[in-house]
Amino acid sequence: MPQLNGGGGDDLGANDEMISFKDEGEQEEKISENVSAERDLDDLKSSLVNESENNSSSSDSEQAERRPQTRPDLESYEKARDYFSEALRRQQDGGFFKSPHYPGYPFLMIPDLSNPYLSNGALSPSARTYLQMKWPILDVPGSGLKDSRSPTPGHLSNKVPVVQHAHHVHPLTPLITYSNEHFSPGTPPSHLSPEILDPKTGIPRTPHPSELSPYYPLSPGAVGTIAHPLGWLMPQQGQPMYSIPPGGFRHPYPALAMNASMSSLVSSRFSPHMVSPPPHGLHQTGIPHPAIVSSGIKQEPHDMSPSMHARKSPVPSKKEEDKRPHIKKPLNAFMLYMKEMRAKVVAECTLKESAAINQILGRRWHSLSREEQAKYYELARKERQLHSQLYPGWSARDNYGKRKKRKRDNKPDSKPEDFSIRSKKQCVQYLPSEKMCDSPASSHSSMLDSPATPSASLASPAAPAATHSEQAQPLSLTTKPEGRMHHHYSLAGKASGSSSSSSSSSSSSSSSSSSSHSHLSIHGSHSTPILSRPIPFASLHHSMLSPPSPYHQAALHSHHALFQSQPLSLVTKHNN
DNA sequence: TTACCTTTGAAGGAT
DNA sequence: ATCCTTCAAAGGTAA
Repeated sequence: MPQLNGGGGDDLGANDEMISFKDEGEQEEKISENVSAERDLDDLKSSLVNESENNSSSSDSEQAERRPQTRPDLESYEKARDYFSEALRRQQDGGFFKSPHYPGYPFLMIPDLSNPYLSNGALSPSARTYLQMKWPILDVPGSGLKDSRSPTPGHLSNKVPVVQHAHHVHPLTPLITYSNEHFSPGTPPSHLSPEILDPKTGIPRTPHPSELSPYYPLSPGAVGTIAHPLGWLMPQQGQPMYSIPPGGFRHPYPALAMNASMSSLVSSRFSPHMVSPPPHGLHQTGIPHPAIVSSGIKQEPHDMSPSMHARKSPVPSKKEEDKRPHIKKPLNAFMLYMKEMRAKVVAECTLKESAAINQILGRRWHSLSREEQAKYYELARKERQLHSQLYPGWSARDNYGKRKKRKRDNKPDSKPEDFSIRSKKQCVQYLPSEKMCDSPASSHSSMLDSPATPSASLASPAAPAATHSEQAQPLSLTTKPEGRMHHHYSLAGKASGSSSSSSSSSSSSSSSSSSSHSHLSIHGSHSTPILSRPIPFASLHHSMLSPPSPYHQAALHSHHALFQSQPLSLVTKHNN
């Protein structure tokens, strides 16, 4: 199991590193949030970004939120999210969320209505939010560490029935946008009424269909606003955390697979009886049990786990296959972060292009403090755990090829010179504007990460120093020896040791040689990604070589605005 | 209509 | 052990 031992944020990585990281970048970041920044942004955008963005002189993020474009459901979602974001921040500060009970890992993921892992769930897109609650279980034994740090009451232990539903009202609870009324503090919504709770355990019993959480929506239409049995997973609106495939889960969830922790997690919400395999794998209520994985899930029969096998539907017709639910990969820390922050970023800047937004988010991610990132890493870990529990036989590989062809991986190879294609990729990121500084910093995060290997993360003591230096010198970083830098157009260092030639490599060699990804960035590998950021310099060159793509431009501007309060001279560079 | 773009991280196959 | 590739989200954009 992943280390939870690392426990909370502290453990996750060297703080030092992160901190250093913050020095420059963070400040900027925060600034980004300032109105002034927004203004800058607006200005910039106005020039580049087209009108659609209606800057509306929006110095106010609020206004931005109100943008017509915002989907109704999103609005509420965003608000909630914003609120959460703030809450997060506060928590980080140590204030707000200091939950007496469960300081350790407070956030719960509140996904959208539909199951996030199932692509079919078609609800409005959405977002997840995190609630601070006791984390029931998924915690690995190690997780206890964190808890241990805090005065964790016995009831908080994994053994405890986690779920407290309505009663256990989290301060944030109200914020959750479930649908509006769920979780009103103190007074549970009708659907959450005591009746729902299991008399014996006090745990929520299987809710009535109407009560069911969107999490496990049977069908999109059904989804609605239902309180989710798994409060912690409660989605806001839109996609459920674990949506049920159109076909419904055919197989009862492999309860067997659940470990104690898991069981506590799920069972608490889904008591055994709940799990009992109803006909068709649907829940008694008629709703498929979340845990139940449809046969379709397993892309490849042979891959199926034993349990799955046993239950596998007799005839997987082609048709079924088509229908078979696509189980999505669990979101990683960054993805979780993105989900949470995207709205905010979008609100701050009028940009809507995801590519641009993502760049900003990427930067912000790096500027996060270790603790902040740690939270997400942990969440991601939990998600992975949960995912694995829910879909024991699932393999990331199962999804390969589902996304259609992954871009032009090959194209570049064929034509290295083809700037048109590559241009997009390359440039942006490293706009000088960002002050490269932060760029290198990214490395911090890398250290942090590897949730999987906390120890490693912590470890990397070596890294810290390096990181700092790296910050100072953006490029130098590349060479971090230890890190295996992996992939995507890694410009720099790399084995080839062409660190120096980052620019050149990027333009030509790297692209062709390397694989698919177009990022110019250098990624650290899993556990010890040292350089997660793209190399700035390289980008510079590139940018010169080819005009920035729309994405880039947008990103540039946005970045500029968001990350630099001051209009740096750099800008010029972008232009190049 | 579909794939691309962009980000970081995770996973798993390939070397 | 390391490298490489793909996918996860998201939504405007381009083909």
